[in-house]
Amino acid sequence: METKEVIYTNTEEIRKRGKKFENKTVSIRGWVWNKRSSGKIRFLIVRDGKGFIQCVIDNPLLYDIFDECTQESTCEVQGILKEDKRSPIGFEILTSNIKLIHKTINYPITPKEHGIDFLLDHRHLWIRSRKQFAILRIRHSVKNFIREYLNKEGFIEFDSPIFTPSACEGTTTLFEVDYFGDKMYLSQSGQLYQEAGALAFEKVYCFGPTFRAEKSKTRRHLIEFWMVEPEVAFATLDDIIQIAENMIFYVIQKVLESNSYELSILERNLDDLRKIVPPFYRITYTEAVELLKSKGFDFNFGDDFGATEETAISESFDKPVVITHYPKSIKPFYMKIDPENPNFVLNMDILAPEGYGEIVGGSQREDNYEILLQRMKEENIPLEEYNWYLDLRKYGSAVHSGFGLGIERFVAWICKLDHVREAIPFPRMLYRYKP
RNA sequence: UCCAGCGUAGCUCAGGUGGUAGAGCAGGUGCCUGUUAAGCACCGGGUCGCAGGUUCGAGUCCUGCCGCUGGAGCCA
Repeated sequence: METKEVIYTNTEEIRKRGKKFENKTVSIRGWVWNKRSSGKIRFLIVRDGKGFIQCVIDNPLLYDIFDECTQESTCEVQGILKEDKRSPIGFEILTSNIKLIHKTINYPITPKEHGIDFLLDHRHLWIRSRKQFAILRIRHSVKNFIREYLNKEGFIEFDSPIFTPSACEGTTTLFEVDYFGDKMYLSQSGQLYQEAGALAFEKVYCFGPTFRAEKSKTRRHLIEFWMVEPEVAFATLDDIIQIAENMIFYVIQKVLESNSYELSILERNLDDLRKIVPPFYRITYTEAVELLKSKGFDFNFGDDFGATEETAISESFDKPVVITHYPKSIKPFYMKIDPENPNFVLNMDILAPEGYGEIVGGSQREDNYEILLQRMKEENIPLEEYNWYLDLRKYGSAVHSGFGLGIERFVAWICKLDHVREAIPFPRMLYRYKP
């Protein structure tokens, strides 16, 4: 139908390099996001998976097809790309032709307010909306830049298994799976296997889903969530803190660079993100307890921090804060005892600012066979399941450290979301797992 | 699991002290040449979560159940 040259493109290309298509005929394929009209001039807002663009229709020959283009109908639009200051992306399409590919009737999610119950039931469609589009594209970037950073630093991706014969951390509950008649569990951490990897490849990480069968029901918890877990041979607690700080810094810089469109959709305050420059604040558990007491908290030395305490601590800082040297009694067996005070361990938690809580947990690992064996006995760990783990201290043991970073909490913080459920395509929560 | 709140049109909600239901949006029909969740007029749309109870009469009061949301504990 069109005889002149048509440039087949998409809104990401137009947003980034639209100048070179200006006043030329372009074609995009996508779905009707919304439409408006004002008499003889009509507006079709099309999303193509890469972004959103407004298509202007002033040709009466196109009115009928415009009327057919209901919300979320699939369509192809051709027209001349025009620069326009009124457009959020700087360009719009002066439409010359519309092809309706599939007509949608009664799309459930209207461009008005909806409750969270309704939206979660329609998650498969909700992901098409602007805010979810922005969040999930940033999630992709975050995962991509984490890998990019670690790979550049000489790590290899070394996958931990999802099926595990026993718990990595004794305290939390596990999902039990029937494994051809044997009992197996879904992994709640890949760390122990990463320790084996670190002594084989020096710098390794795993990146995958983890599962916690805890009846948590808060804005910070998912039953299935993603975690990146780097583990490094010859690294001390200090070394691993620096790796975590630099990784977080790198990812935020890269997201600021490459996701400004998505951050603007989310109306994220960029200055708050630009402030996140290493080194972060660093305090010990003991200092954190003093801070809480100075804020009027009635806190028992030796207890773990709860959600309110974490929030109170992180609100005292405008950058993430690293809390180190927790009491041995509230931390798992594999953490190395502080040689300067055996009541504490060489661990660290990183709390994000703006009340987002713990996004990183890590430690230097116990590398001495006798001490590790002793601690496992104290905590009634079934030794026969962990012979392979103890072997790591028998054959070529080395100082080593690692940490885990929760992807959804990190994404929720970067996007300033009020719940982690929007930071993953299909959240798995207590009593809610459809679609 | 515990504590708190909510359940009324496709969606978001309003319905003082009990008297057989209402708005906005969405859908439909018109009007408007620069709209940004556009606007204006008109039209259709209901097992008031479910089951009992009190009452002449229950969306409203009582009891039980179901569902959802937020928070706590645990954690990333």
